[in-house]
Order: sequence, then C-alpha cells, then structure tokens
Amino acid sequence: MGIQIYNTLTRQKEAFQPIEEGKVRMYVCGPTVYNYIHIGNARPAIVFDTVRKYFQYQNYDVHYVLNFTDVDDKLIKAANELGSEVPEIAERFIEAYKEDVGAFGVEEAVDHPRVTENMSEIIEFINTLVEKGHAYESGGDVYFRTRSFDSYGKLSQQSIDELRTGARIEVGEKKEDPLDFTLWKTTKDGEIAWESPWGEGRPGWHIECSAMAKKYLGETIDIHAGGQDLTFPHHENEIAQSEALNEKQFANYWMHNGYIKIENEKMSKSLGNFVLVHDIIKHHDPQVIRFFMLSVHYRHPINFSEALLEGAKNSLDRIKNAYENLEHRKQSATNQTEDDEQWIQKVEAYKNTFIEEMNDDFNTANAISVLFDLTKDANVYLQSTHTSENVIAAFQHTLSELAEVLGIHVAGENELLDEEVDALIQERIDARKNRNFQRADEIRDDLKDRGIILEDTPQGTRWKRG
RNA sequence: GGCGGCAUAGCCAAGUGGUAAGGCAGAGGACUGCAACUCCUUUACCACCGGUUCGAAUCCGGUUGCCGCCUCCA
Repeated sequence: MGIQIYNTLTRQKEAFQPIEEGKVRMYVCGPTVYNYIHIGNARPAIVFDTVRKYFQYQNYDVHYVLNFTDVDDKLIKAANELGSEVPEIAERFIEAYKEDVGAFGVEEAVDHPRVTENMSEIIEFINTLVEKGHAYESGGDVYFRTRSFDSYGKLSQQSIDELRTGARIEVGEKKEDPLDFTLWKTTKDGEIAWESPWGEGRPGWHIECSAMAKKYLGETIDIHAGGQDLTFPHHENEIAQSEALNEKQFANYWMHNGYIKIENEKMSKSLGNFVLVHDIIKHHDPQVIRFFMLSVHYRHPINFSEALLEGAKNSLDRIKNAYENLEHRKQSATNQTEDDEQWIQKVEAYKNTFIEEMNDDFNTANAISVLFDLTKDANVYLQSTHTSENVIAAFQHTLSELAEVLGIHVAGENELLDEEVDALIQERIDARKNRNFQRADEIRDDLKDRGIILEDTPQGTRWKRG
C-alpha cells in the first residue's frame, strides 16, 4: 500500500497518485511576514515539513514551495508603527521566520516566492481573468466574479446561496455581489504601490498563491497545504481563480492542519496568550516542541501548555536514552551472538510498521509509538549479558533513521569534556573504588550543577548533558 | 442561521465493526553504596440514550457539552 492522504476536497483518504512519477509538487501557504511567528504558525511548518521528509524518505523528489506574503495591510501597519518601510519589515521577518523554523529542523523550501517579486505574474493573472469575464474592474479595484465560477464552495462544502445569505454587505461596496473578492486594490496616497492596467495599487490576498503556484509548480499541482482556517475563504478563492483561469483542476490533494490552543484557550491577542516561537525556544528545546506537535495527528486540534511540553520532553528523553544506552554498550559488545538474526528481523519489522503508519495519512502519533516499541526492545535487549555489535547497530541505525524522518535527532553530540571535568570524573571513579561515597556524591552533585549528569552502570561510569 | 470538527484511564493520545496501542505522571518490586538509566508488575463501564448487527469505542438516529470556519488569521 502506498501513501494515503486525507483530501479535504473529497473528505476522504485517497491513494496518492503523483502527476509525474516520483515527483511531488507541493505548495504550502506561508506566513505574512509582519511579526515573529507564533506557535500556531509553527504547526503547519513542522507538519508539512514532516510530510515532505516522508515523501523524500520514500524516494520522491519533492518540489516544495512556500510563499512569503511580503506586502499587505498588516505589513503596512507594522511599517507605520515601527517607523520603517514595508520591504525592511518583510526582510527582517522573513529572516526571523527562517531562523525560527530552522530551529525546529524544518528544511528550507526549494522556492520561497514573494508577492513583490512576482508582481508581473500576478497582474497578468488578474488581467486574463478580466478578459475571460471572471473578474471586473470597479473604481480602481478588481474583483473576482464569484458567480461566474460554477463550483464555488466545493472545498469548504458550502453552497453559494447559503454563503450569500450570510455574507456582509458593506456600505459603499463596489462589488457586484457580496461574495466577490478582491484581486487588486487601489492604494491610498503614499502607500506602497505598483503600476497596473487599473492604476496604482497592490494585489488582494488570495491571488498571490494562485499566481505563484502556477509559476513555480504549474497549472495543476499535487498537494496544496495550509492551516484549517485557510480552507475558507482563502483556498476556496484560490481554486476559483486558478480553475477559472486555467480550466484545469488546481490541486489534486488539499491538506489542512488543525488548530492550536494555549492552556485550553484560543490563542488570541485579546487574551494575551500569544506564544511566539522566538520566545519559547529560549526556554524549551525546539526538538521537544517538534516531537510534541507530531505526537498528535496533524488534523486534530492540539493543546499547548507547559505541563504537556514537560511530558513531551520526558517522552523524547526516553527514546534518546535508549540510543545512548546502545551507544554505551558498543564497546563491550561481541561480534555475534546466537539470536542476532531474530533481533534484527524484529527491528526490521518495526521499520515496516513505521512505514505503514506514515503511509496512513502521515499518522505520526502511531509512528512515534513504533519508536517507543523500538526503544523498549532495545532496552530489553541490553538487559542480556552478552550483546552483539550487529544487533546494537541495527537498533541504533533504525531508531535514528526513523526518528530523522520525523525530523527528530536521537543521537547526542559526542562533544569532549574539558580537562577539569574529566579529572573530576576520574577522581570520583577512584573514590567509589575506595568506597569514599561522600566524596563521590559531592562530585556528582557538583557536576550536576554544571549540567553534567553522571550515571554508574555495570559497564562503568558515563555522563550526559542534563 | 449555514458548514465542519471533537468527546477514549489522573494527563496526553492512537484505534473507525470482532471483547481497548503507545507515552507522561503515580504506586509496588528488581538493579544501585545511594542515585540516575533500565527492567518487571499495576489502573478504562471508550459523554449519554436508542437503533442496526451474531458482535460497535468504531455504523445509523437523537441528546448534552466543547471547538473551528462563515471577517484578518496557521
């Protein structure tokens, strides 16, 4: 069985069938770069990076595109408030985005298109829509004529009539129909603007993704992904624009990740519970946050709290400990023991299970449980008196390989200790031999304060960073 | 009002027809000089009420509660 994806468009899991054999064209809606990203922005970044990593693990060539919205109302506002210019703000927070997301082990996109660098494509896109009768100019603005697109509402499962009933009709509206949405908006004096056939202005929000997806990935792409909240209206509108223009299916698979709550409350500015990635990674290992995010299925809501993060840290430590336990037993391992083959087969079976779970709509929660199965078995194996290099290698290699698919590093860095610490450890070993436990405990406590944890095992004393 | 989602042990979380994975926390035991790591043992009337079925956490109907989208939003 190959990869199954839950497709928002059809509301069911479907076998993934790429447009081109061995390739995945994937477009993920990126951030509007007017501030540091919050933890809610981190979820799609981590989740879809994992989707990408898994495809790559399955030998797909993934053309991953993530856009930056580098001009819009929020950016203009931020620029005004900070006494800066839109391009400076954008540049600053694009760098911040890359840094934050990089801390989580998110791989850089193949293409990171920006709105301001694709203005001619956007204008061309809008222009053709106007020519085709799907859009119209009105007082310097250009709107998409929603009723000209028959299947409008297919992604969010809403009927156009229901939407029309609920839509707001604003005073002074220049639209023909309340459901029509902006493709191009005329600018106020002094605002950042571009020349267009409809006068100076800037693009509406939805059009950029349609134009850039087309430019970088083609008229039909494999996967279009983003947060659940983008389903309507953003993605619905993208479909309308792109399919009205190209007269082809826009994206074959639509993936949407669930929301994040903070301490059981919606994250919102009014509640003051916005958690910025920039801040939280000062106090929490980004790997723990990544692990935590992946311990829940990507389509389900996830709650974020200090206590939950603490639990995730302990969980991840268990896996990393197992890896270190294996590492530690390498030296005393023998060439081969009788039951090598049995264990190696068992490890191989876990790997297959991991793949099955990931194939099932990227069920990372279950994939992680396979990591725990591996962890448990590795520890059990290490209980035996004689261990074999081959089995230890199999455990380590598989554990590391599978964890890496999720973007989790299980191997500790093999850094060296400074001489003083090294000498203390040696002194403690001698002290224990002489049953001078008072001195031994003193050294252990001292090193613990320095962030070095000592553990005495039957194979000798070892240390790790705490 | 329209559309959609969720309700599983103290906590987190899989499971979508065959008598409930995994993790955290807790308790007891083993190992240890003491710890740590690790191992063993240990905890579920699957929100409620009906229905379908030989059999349902899982399907259908209803009830209650919570949440998201419909307006900028990951």
